[in-house]
Amino acid sequence: MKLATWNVNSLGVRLPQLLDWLAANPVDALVLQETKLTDDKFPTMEIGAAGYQVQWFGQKTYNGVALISKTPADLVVKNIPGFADDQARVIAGAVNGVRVIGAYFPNGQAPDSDKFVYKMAWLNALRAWVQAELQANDKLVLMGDYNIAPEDRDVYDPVGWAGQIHCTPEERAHFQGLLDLGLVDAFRMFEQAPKSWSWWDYRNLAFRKNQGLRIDHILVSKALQSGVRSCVIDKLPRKNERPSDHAPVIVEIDL
DNA sequence: ATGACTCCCAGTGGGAGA
Repeated sequence: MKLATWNVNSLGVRLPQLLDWLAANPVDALVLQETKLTDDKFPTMEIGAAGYQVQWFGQKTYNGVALISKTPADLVVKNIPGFADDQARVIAGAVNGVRVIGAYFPNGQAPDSDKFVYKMAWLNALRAWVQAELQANDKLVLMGDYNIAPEDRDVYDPVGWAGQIHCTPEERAHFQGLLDLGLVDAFRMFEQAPKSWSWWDYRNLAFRKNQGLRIDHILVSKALQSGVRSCVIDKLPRKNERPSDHAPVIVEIDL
C-alpha cells in the first residue's frame, strides 16, 4: 500500500498538478492540505474521473483538507472530535483496514502570538484523540503538514531558526509526544540524504539554494512499522511552473 | 534587511503562510 501527503497551497490553482501527480504516482491514498476551497467548489468530478474516491472538508480562503483513495474511505471524521474549531484541518478515514488521518497542523505564526496558543491547544487535543484512535486501530497513519521541524537536521539553518516558529521546544515536545504514543517517523526509518526538506520558501530562490525545512511527516503505528518499505520526499512537483511551496511525501507499506 | 514570493479577497492594498 502506498500513501502520501501533500500541502498543495490552493487546490484551485494546483488541480492540474495534482492530476498529473496522481497519474505518475498512483498511490492508494493521498491526503491534501491547504485546499483553500469551500466544499461546494471542491473538484470531485475531476478527481473521480481520475479513478479516485474523495472525501473533503474545507472553508473559504484558508486551510481545507481532503482524503483521496482508490477504494472508498469509511468511518470518515472531520476535525478533532470534541475540539471546537472553526478551521478545517483534519480528515480521517479507514482505507484498506488502515486508519488514515490527514492533518494540517496550525502554523502558529510566532511563539508569543495567540496563534501559538491555539497551536498548543490543537496539539493537545490531537494527541488525546490519536491516543484513543490507536487504542481502537492498531494500523494507523498520521500524516500531513505538521508545521514542526522535529530536529535541527530538519532545518537548513538551525542556528538562525533556533526558537523560531516550527522549531520551538514546545512544538518539538509535541512531536515527541506523538512518537511516545507509539508512532514512528517513517522518513527516519531509512538512510536519507542530508538536507532533505519538504518545504522551501517561495522567496529568495530558496528551492534553488535548497534552503528548506522538513515539516511534512508520515507517522506510522507500531503495528505497521515492520511493513514500511520506503519513505521518500518527491521534489519533482516543486520544480513545476507555479509549484506549491511543499513537496509530497510518500510511504510504501506491506500490510 | 522590518525584504524577497504566492495565494486569497479584495478592489488599485493587506493578511497569512512558514
